[in-house]
Amino acid sequence: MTAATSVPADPHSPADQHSPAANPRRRVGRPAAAVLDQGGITAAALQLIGKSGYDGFTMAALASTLNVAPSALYNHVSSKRDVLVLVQDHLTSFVDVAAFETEPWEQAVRDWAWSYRDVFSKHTPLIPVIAVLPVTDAPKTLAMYEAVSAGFSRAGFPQERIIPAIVAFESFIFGSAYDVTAPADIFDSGTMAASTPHFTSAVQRLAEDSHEKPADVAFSLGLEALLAGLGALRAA
Amino acid sequence: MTAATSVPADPHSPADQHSPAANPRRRVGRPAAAVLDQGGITAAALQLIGKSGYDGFTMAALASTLNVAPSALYNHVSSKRDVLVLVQDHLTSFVDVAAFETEPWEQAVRDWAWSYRDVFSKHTPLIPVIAVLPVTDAPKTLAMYEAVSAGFSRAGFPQERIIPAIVAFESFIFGSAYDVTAPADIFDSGTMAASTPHFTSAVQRLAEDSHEKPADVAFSLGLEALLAGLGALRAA
DNA sequence: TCATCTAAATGAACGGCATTCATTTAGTGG
DNA sequence: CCACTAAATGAATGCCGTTCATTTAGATGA
Repeated sequence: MTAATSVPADPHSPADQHSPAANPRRRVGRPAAAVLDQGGITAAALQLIGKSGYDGFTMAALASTLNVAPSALYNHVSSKRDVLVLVQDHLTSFVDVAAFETEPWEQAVRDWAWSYRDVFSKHTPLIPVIAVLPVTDAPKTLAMYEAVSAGFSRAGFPQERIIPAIVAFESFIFGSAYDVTAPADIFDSGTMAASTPHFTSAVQRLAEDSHEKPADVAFSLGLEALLAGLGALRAA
Repeated sequence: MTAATSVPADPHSPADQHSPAANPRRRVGRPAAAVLDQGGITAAALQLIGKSGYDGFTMAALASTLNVAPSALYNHVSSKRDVLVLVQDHLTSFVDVAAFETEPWEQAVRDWAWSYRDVFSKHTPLIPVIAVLPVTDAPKTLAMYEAVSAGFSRAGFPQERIIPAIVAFESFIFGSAYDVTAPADIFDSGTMAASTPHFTSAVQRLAEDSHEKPADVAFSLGLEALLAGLGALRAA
């Protein structure tokens, strides 16, 4: 009995973690067998979220996935929010920043923004966490910022505008991630249609003319506007 | 029974009433005399949130504010989420759309966007609710969309671009509302500073050069870019 | 070898939460 | 005056995250 095989192992997970540890007693003895660790918890959490969504994501369910008692998790993580932070940081490594090395600024930002939105539109409950999380707590997220900052710097942005510009893009991306999850009929004005003629006709016109997904149309529109407007800040 | 769908009966209320004041209260069981209604619940909820924040906002606390048992609320509201929807819709009436009647498009959007962000930056837990809420369920929100759509239409926007453009602005506004609540040291890279030179220097440069609040700098930058880019969609 | 140290796992709590339901209450309309 | 019904009650339900005293079992050092 006793787990043994139950640990996800997670073969391709580099143990790049620096054990933060919630407990005092830092004197290192390195005794026990390690049935659980942050990497395994993160992987299991991600899998559980994928299967059951954020409603089904409870500490009890997560523990059960790992064949462990719920309280055991608290030896490796100090709260549920901690787990969400781990998941968030892991997901951020799926955001594509590669183009900053190979493409001109505009195309690089475009690639980055679309992939960023796509990743987190499936994880909107994390957005309130990310938006307020100190970068120190999320190394992979910090790495993303470094790659993006470097790209902006190389593209000729004045230093003091780099962070505000990135934040502006990010704000737009987070808001747009929510938009992806909105129901198709969100703008159906129903019985109030008569009293909202301008809005109702605009909604109808969009539905008639457009074949793409409304969230993609809006995202593309806003992103291109930001690219043009913020791109103009670059030094000549 | 069980009215799974929406709010119950509401026999003789003109729907748009905002009864502000609390009601006469008695101590013991008081059934039929209309102690509670949606307007009163909304007002009490708003006040409670102002005093205790969203953490302290529980159905029990709300009921206690109204001198009523928690279960009594469910005669007027079908879930906590329903209360949040009522609050959200009420807050939306504080968003300023007046400028669409008096100012040129660009200035009107500016006023609208800043006030929209300011209102909801104090209520970020509502953002996941709004972003996904059918407009039918929120009459005042619908009214806001009508005013904004009319302004865009009058300004010469092609019909099929009006909704995407508004959604793009809104996405940016919601994301920026979160940004307002971020801690001041969110970008402090701490011990990792050495490995993130571009990012770290950009953060430092911003802190040195800017006297304004970082969230306002980013919002202004992004908003002006959107105004320029999307404004160009207008017919000549 | 064995006593000891300690990280990690356990299971039984705990308090808080939204929500349900049978019951009671008191106005209203017939 | 009575029957009906909207509205309030409070006890109960089930789920949740989290805590804690206790146990388990590798590793360490004698």
